[in-house]
Amino acid sequence: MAPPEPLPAPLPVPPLPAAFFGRDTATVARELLGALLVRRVDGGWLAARVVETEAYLGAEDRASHAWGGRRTPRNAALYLAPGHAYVYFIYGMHFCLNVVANPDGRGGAVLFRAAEVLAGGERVREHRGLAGRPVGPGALLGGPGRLCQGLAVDRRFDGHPLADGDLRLLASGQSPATGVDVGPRVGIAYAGDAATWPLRFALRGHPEVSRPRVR
DNA sequence: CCTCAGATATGCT
DNA sequence: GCATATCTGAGGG
Repeated sequence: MAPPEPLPAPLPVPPLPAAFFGRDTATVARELLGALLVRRVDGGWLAARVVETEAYLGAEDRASHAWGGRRTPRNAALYLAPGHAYVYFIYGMHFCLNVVANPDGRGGAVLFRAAEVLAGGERVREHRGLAGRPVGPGALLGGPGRLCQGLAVDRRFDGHPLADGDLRLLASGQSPATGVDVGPRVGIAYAGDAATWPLRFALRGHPEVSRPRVR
């Protein structure tokens, strides 16, 4: 595989400060729209802009892996300090990436559901098994499993701080997102009342947003 | 747009 | 032991 086209070094924007993540989970999820996820592979950096997130509130949220205060080997990272990654394996074949975000250790986290590639596109297509093929809107990093596969995120990042290392979350360097679509979360129909909570956030009308469409 | 099979780590009984 | 999961790709209309 060819090395990705490198980003300039040092990275052009700063990491998000730890205090950013120590706030209300839904607020963090909304404000993460536009942030940059960067991944170092073979000495170069892949970069993608976050366009869709979901908030999982923790103990009081039946859809959260921390519902009822659950602590298991799988979800241990949810109780690390805000700003750490929580990565888990799901449906027998996909990974999902979250960042711990809450003010009080209740296990709240934000799921990254979709992103838009900014750098290293060909390498990302290789990770997705789509090298040299045309990729339609939303088919590259549109979906939590696709996002992890494209950025080569797996269990090794579970419990990893996103302020440094080979997977980082950086400030957008742009003004906060204005047009935001809000809707119920995906894939949690079992969660009773919580299934209707408006905790899914996406940049309005963005083509990379995952299915089903928000709104 | 919609439905369904696929593959397996995980957590609960 | 067994049901289920913060999903995806393919196939049908």
